[in-house]
Amino acid sequence: MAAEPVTRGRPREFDPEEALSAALQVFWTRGYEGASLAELTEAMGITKPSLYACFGNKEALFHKALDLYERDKLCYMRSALDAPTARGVAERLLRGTLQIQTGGSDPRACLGVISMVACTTQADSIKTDVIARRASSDKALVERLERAKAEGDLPAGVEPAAIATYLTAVIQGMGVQASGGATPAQLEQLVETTMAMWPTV
Amino acid sequence: MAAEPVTRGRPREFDPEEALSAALQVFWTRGYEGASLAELTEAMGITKPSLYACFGNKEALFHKALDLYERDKLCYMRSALDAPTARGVAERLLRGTLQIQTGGSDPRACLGVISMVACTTQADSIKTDVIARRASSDKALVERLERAKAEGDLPAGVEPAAIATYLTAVIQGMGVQASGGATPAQLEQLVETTMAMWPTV
DNA sequence: CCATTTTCATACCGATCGGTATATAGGCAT
DNA sequence: ATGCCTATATACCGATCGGTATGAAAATGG
Repeated sequence: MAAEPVTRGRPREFDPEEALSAALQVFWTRGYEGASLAELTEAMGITKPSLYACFGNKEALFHKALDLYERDKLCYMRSALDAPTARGVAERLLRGTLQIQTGGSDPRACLGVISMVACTTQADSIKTDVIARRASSDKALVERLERAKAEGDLPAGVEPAAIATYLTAVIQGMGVQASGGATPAQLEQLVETTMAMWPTV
Repeated sequence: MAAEPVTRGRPREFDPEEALSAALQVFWTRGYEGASLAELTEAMGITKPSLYACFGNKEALFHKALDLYERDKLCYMRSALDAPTARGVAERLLRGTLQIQTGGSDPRACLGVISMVACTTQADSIKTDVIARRASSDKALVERLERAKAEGDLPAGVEPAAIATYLTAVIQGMGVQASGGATPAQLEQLVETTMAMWPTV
């Protein structure tokens, strides 16, 4: 994070990080295609030319919002992998997801889930990006579970990749239920049930 | 299904059921908001005035498409409840979902999942409808699992409502993964893993 | 044969979409 | 003070959105 090199010309009157954070909220509630430039600029408190000068265009803005989302909201995913046992990893992942989904006003799915399911039209660049990020995080989870299996932390018959896919599916399904109006209590119950299903060594 | 009462005036040149089926395909791949009237009319082989005369408007068309979807694609849900055991119910639900998602060209989520997650803008009528249908199907599943528990078909500590929510989440997560480019083999593996997790009596 | 009724094809409607041209305002360095 | 450079504000762009007005075409009832 180097300081601004020089400030030539009129200084901008908004904080790009604050604006990006506001854009993220809009994308999160509306999805990529559902978020209009009018909504975005109003939430960000800037005009369209400022948005384009600072962020490029709507698509570039979304990619930057995804960066911020991973950095701010999905950081629990990395720290979850530090749990001592596979069971602990699963529980941290589930509880972290629960916290994100129920943190705002009303529960909603992960932004990645929304983008994967919703983006259909010409937004293959968006979808490709989201899928790549998901694949990277899946890879880390699989590696962690492989280590767990080597440490005797998973039953012998359990394939790490398979259980990673399974856990991811439950987490994504939680997001769908959140989008469908599930209450925080229901989502927490889902976490409990999933943990009760987790295989014992 | 009464026959057409009388045919006065110029007869229509298309089959409404075929047109509706084509519209369903478009909605299923594009989502409600992502499907444009241009795409719809082209796929249906009719013009916009014909669409509006026959189906009302885009929203009414979607509701009718949802009816058709439930009738044609989701019928396995009802028959799954006829399985003799709770485990059989779960397996039929999972395999039925797998079949639907991998039946077309490339895997995709259930239309209900797409609609719940994606519809954000003014389409609360759409979302309300989808959520109500989901609630109805959830209710049937819960009742079936309650019966299973009464029959000693579920472990004592398992709450029917909780495991119904859990199973629904896995199924919805399967849809998200299908949207995210999962292969049929991966989806089948997810079914296997979920079944391996299913509690034993 | 004609009037009526309904559908079809075309062209059009206002609103909104993402994106920009233009001109003004506000900071630096000289 | 004067250029110079950049951000701002406003108005505008073509394209597309969902939805319709209009008139011709195709069937029936009389």
